[in-house]
Amino acid sequence: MTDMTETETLQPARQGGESNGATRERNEREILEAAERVFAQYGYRGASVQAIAEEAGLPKSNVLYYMGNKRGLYVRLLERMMARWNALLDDISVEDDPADVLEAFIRSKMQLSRRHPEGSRLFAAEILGGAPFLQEYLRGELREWVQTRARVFEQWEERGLMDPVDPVWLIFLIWSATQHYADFEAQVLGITGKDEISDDDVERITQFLTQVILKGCGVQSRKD
Amino acid sequence: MTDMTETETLQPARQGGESNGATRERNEREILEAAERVFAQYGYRGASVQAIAEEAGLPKSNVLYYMGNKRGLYVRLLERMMARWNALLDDISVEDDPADVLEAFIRSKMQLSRRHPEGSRLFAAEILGGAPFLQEYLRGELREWVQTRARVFEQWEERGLMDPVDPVWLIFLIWSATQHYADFEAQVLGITGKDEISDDDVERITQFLTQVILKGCGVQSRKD
DNA sequence: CTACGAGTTGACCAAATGGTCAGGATGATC
DNA sequence: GATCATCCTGACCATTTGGTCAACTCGTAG
Repeated sequence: MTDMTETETLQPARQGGESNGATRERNEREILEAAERVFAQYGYRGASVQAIAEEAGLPKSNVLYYMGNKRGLYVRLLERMMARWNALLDDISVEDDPADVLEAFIRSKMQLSRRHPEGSRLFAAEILGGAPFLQEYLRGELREWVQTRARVFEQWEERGLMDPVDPVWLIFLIWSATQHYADFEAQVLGITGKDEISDDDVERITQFLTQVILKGCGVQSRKD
Repeated sequence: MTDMTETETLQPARQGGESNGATRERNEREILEAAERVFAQYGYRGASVQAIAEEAGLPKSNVLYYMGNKRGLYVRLLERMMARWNALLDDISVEDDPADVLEAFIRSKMQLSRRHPEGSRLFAAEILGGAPFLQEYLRGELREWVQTRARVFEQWEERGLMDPVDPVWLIFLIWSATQHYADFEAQVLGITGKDEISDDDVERITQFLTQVILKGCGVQSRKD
């Protein structure tokens, strides 16, 4: 009864061996998830390693054993979130259909916030605090990302496929609107009186945003 | 030379008398402003009384003398921000012109974020963290505010003055878009490469948002 | 001069902070 | 059975945290 197979199913964790690095992998995953929640809720300074450890169900020393220090853990989480974001929308081209691209953008951004609400809030908290760890990323990679898309939007404008609007502000509009439902979930729930945002809600919101933004920019589908 | 009139002009603050409560008023103002900055940047947990005191140029003891404790100071700031928000948009009626009302809403919300960026970020940080201090406000006052406006929007829809869109989500759209420029200022600056958002920028953004959102909702002005 | 209310502040406290470290546990390899 | 790499963790540390307090300064009112 008190053999190894039981400790196998009860989380605590095997020491030593376990052949490969399975223990490490599992524990790191557990810690990263816990940390994402805690950092998202309290911000970098407000989060404590102790709180993360408790959330992960491990001693503080163990968290530090795997992650080195608080700063490293935080940066690692930010990088993970940036990677998710980068994998979001492939390159687009002038030849693509504006309506399709914008809808896909809204939809995938919405799903990113939906699938990783804690990561989304973590990101938001970092930027709220002046982005001390993300300056480089914002002024580099992300800026490139935005500008290449903006150039395509401009060409669409020239070809009369959409109204002349500043494409960068359009991207911010989409960003903020989609981000809102993850970051300000507490506000949305409080005001609507719901106790969770359902998949149906997400779909309706996505369609609402798509409808309003496409129409608002006078986007003409190539198919028409 | 080392008489009183000098210490009068050098801020430190008069002790004793000063007749009325002018000292109190001035110091409280100073502390509130400093606290707003610090709380906005680090969140409730992450902000320290010491940091607030340094920002205000006072000893920690003095801050606590005026504000009692950290929690009270924080709540007071939230209440101040809520008051600003409540004073924002008067009651609206079905008889008003939808285009005027929406534009006024966007414009005044934008200016609120512009005039009080720290307060705006403070609010955002509070909600990001799950709104532990604001649950009541969100489920009460603010919910009422939103719902009375939503009802007017619905009546406009019935009268064919705008497209049938969920009015609550429309309000969130406007909220998020305007909030973004204060809360995510670091992101906006990083991506655009500017080093501040000018008054001209604000005006252009306001016009962009008005244009896109009004058109996107098919808002008909009564004047037409 | 005295008394008083308002303001100021360094010293102090228990608790929590991020982080280190030594010592131990465990299974795989030789 | 010895060695090794991995993992685990309680004890510990200097620093910072929010908050208290008593001693002080000062102008004014009696």
